[in-house]
Amino acid sequence: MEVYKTKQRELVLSYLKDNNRCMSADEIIAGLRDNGHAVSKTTVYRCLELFSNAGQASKFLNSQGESAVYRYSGGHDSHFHLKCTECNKTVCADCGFINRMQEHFYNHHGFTVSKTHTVIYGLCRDCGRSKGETSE
Amino acid sequence: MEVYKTKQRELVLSYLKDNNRCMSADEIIAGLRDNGHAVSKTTVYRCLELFSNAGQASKFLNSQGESAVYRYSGGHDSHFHLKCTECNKTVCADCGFINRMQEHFYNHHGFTVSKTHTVIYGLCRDCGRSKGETSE
DNA sequence: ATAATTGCAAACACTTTGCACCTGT
DNA sequence: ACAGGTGCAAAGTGTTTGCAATTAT
Repeated sequence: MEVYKTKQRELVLSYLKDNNRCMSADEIIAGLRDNGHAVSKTTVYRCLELFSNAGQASKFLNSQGESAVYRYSGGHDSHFHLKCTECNKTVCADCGFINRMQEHFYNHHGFTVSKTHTVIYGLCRDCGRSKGETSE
Repeated sequence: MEVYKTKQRELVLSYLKDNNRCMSADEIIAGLRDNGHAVSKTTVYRCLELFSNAGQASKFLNSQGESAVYRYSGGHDSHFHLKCTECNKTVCADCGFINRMQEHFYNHHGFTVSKTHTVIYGLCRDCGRSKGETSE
């Protein structure tokens, strides 16, 4: 099976590249439509699956079981996502602690942490002030 | 609104308590049915929502977007879940590194990590040997 | 030419909701 | 008695699949 280069695939990939943030399939479809490029739902899902397998995009799921979101990664991503379960904001953590985490989990648990698939849930600075972790 | 104590709620909660692991709604329904206690799908979902909000159970989602899984937490849980994206096995990490993580994210990012909601994705020992993190 | 891709509509799996009936207090 | 809970069937999500038409090589 060969991978053809098609108009749709280029559209989806460059849309992901141009909007370097997490987007749901629907957002991508709507965004492309707004730019005058109608790409079918089916095709967008198939592209995202393709890119995800090829390492060009990462797929994330979030805590409430909403739709999956995708983000351009170009094959190399180097930060974690911190997602607030209260206000749903997502923060990127770019600091070196991630490498310490990877080292720890690899050395003590034989586990290779995926930087792009892991999302740390909790409360952000603002929401953390008002709530404890009581009902977490 | 008052929360009534019903037979169904007790059944679901004690089933969660007795099987202290992650279970999907379907597993719970089937398990109860096998024990001779038919509780409707609707009710099980409503119970899980209720317990989750009350801090008696935690809801987890997994990397492939499959169904949500629930686990008894009794209001206090103290470990992370490491999930292998290759073989789908889930490992619990009970070690103290988690507290170091919490400290780090709190001190450097103002972020209060939820132990019960966070799942770390990656490759387990066995799967990590054969694959790199290439397509992650 | 022909293998792969597209897009529609229909199927899917999981979860939620409307509503009449039942149960706990 | 009556607020609240249950369960069925039906509706809703987000995502995937069968298939005929289309496109890339």
